[in-house]
Amino acid sequence: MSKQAIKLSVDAVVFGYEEGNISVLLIKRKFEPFKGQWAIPGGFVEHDESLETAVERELLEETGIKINYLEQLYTFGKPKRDPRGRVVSVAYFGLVRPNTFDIFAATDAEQVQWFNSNELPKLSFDHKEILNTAIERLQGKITYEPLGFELLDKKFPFSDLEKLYTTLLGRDIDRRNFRKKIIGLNVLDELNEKVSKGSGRPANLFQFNKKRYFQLKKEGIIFEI
Amino acid sequence: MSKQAIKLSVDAVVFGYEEGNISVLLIKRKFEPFKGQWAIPGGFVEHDESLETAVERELLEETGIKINYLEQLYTFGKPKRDPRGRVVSVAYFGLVRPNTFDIFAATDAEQVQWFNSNELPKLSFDHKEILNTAIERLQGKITYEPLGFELLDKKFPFSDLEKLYTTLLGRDIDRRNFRKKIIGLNVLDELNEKVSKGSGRPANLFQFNKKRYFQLKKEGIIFEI
DNA sequence: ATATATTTGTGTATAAATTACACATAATGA
DNA sequence: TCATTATGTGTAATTTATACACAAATATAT
Repeated sequence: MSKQAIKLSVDAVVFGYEEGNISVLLIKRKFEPFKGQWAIPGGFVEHDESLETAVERELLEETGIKINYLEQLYTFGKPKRDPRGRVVSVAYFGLVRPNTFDIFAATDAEQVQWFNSNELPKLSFDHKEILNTAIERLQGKITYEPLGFELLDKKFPFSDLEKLYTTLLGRDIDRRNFRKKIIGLNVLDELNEKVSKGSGRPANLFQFNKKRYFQLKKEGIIFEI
Repeated sequence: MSKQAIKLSVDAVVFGYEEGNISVLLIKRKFEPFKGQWAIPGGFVEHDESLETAVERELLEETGIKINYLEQLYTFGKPKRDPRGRVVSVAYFGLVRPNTFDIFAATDAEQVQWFNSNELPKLSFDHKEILNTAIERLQGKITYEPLGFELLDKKFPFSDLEKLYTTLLGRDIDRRNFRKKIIGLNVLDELNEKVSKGSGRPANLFQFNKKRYFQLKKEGIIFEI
């Protein structure tokens, strides 16, 4: 064979959320190409592992993060996207809960850091395009799949959910109508626990009931905001 | 290198439509594995071609079809999906207009044929799964993207569109309300041409105005049925 | 040529969903 | 105890979706 084979990699755009900010997990590359530049975590797929396994392995190896939700995003395969040769990358997008924040750098990563999604550094390869695709997907999907809960703590006050949606959708929402709608979807359990952060009336905690959600979905009842 | 490299292929689920029937383009495999069995068209990606080019090339080579609409579907990468070794396949889904029906068999195809989507034969590899994914995507997307027009002739009577949606959505729709809605979307040009097929009042022809659609989309006006 | 069958084309009234909007409650802190 | 801050709740107005029937234009059969 005269030509080198096509290589297959996986990359993951990992979103976090805290205090009204969407953040993205990036690594600083330790090696060429793009040494010292920021990139989304990822790496080559090994011969006998599934794509999902590869993503999870790379994320763990490079950043120490435990992903909460993972879905395939898109496969990027332009011939010149990697200067090392032909590399096709299957991109994933993932969501993590806020207090999974015990990240560390390892293997090809010199540094790992959360970046506010509107203060992103220059990225390596075509990672900017991958990231944009992921943001679009997240914003699009949040209205018809209950992804938001994957970004919040298991138990959360309603205002957290509200703020999250305000952030993700990039526009104000009516507090009363939003609550009415979400409660009407019947996928939240209201707990008998209150939490109070700072001044103001303490808030009741809620919990997403995934089981009920899947039940309703099976019955053809759709989640939509 | 002791292990063989991962190979990359593309496959395409191509949908056609005629007379109230969704059809899928399949080839009968000429070689092992799965020799003599039906499969969706596809093949290995060459070193310097983009994924889209690879799909279009394979489709042309194997079936002679000219695709009208093509989008990436999903990448299938389970380690054991191909008995020849590790093959990861980027699947696409395509739509063709009815009178592009000059198909022929070539290269690895012994035969090419349109199958009614609810009378499909047993398929090779994990192609059943790929096909199901494509059908889901088509049905899901048809309501919020104007894909339907890609399956009709450029000029079509309104009833064609209506029948197409009835078929794709798998349920009856109210003729008057449907027409009201579609006309209200402002993406159809009504032509001064009539067509009459068989008995009944002749129908006016319509044409999808792609330019206007993109204009409206840019203005944030969404297509939804 | 006349009647019958077939398909296209159109409006209105009702129901359902979405939106707009304001004040009481429970806590903190000065 | 008074001011401040965040939570929690209902109703009316508007918009959108649904249900529904008959006239117009042609082909076909008698």
